[in-house]
Amino acid sequence: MLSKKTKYAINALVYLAREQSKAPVQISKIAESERIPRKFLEAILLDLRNAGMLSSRKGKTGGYYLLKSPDEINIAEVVRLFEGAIALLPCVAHKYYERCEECKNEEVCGIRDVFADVRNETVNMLKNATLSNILERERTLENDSAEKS
Amino acid sequence: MLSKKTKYAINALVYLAREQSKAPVQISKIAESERIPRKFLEAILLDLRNAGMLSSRKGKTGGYYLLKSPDEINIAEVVRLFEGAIALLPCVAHKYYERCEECKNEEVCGIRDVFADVRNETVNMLKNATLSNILERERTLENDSAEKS
DNA sequence: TATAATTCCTATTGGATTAATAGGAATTAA
DNA sequence: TTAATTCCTATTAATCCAATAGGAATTATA
Repeated sequence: MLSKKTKYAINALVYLAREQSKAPVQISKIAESERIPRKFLEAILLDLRNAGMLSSRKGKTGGYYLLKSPDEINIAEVVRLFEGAIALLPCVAHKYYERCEECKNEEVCGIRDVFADVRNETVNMLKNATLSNILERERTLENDSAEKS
Repeated sequence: MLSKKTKYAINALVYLAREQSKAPVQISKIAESERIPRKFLEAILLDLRNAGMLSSRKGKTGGYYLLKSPDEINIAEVVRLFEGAIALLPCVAHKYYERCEECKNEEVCGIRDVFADVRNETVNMLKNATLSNILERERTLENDSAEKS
């Protein structure tokens, strides 16, 4: 399961992508709209800023805005930032690789082989899930549900 | 990431599948071979037994053995038993479904749509990963590494 | 029947992580 | 100068993780 922090981060990013405004959006506006505890969101946005996805303006009329374009920010990056590895086992992670201490021979481990496949597939899907892609999905879902009624 | 408990459980199950012996295997033998803390493994095997994957014999010459056949036990079951949902968001879990409290409209959520795809693909792969399949993968990996040298 | 070896069961523990909250410093527009 | 904002550090309560402790119950066998 993703932590709330990660979920909140994704929601905040999608919100900013949806806004499309050049003007910075205030933390409290995002917090209210996305139902995220204000102070918690503050810390999350700071992390996203330090990671180069967002930028901010301080002081009165300050706030946050996307630094990269919505098709350059993907969910894989965001998950890695807050959760660490995407892989389910450390021995199949790329960026956060670590040997399993209890493992006898990594090269011929069938368990590792399974979770390597899972990792590759997941990373692929999450890399394709850019903010633009998510907005597109939303539009499709909205059309589908409109048709149905 | 999977917890150590889940990893240990999978290792113990694969070990028992590899053994193929009808006679029960003692906890301490599995613990030693798979490098799992003995007492911790005890609790894990109990859980696997209560879940119907293993059975045990008590007393002297007691131990654990597979109750189901190795192609009837898959990793999806094991992960669900120890981790709960396989899904990365509660709102796309099947067995452990829960609404995301902060979500405004689940039906048209693009984020949910992404993680539903990830869940489906992961569950598929983990269901296909039976103990038999894992042993088969091991054999393939061993052949590959033998050829190379 | 006594004994040794095993599983079964409950409780406890230290440490890490999660999800927040608190308070105030720094910055900036008006 | 003031009001509104972001920035930054510290703290907290609750939960979960990984493991350990101790002994009861069970069973083969000498």
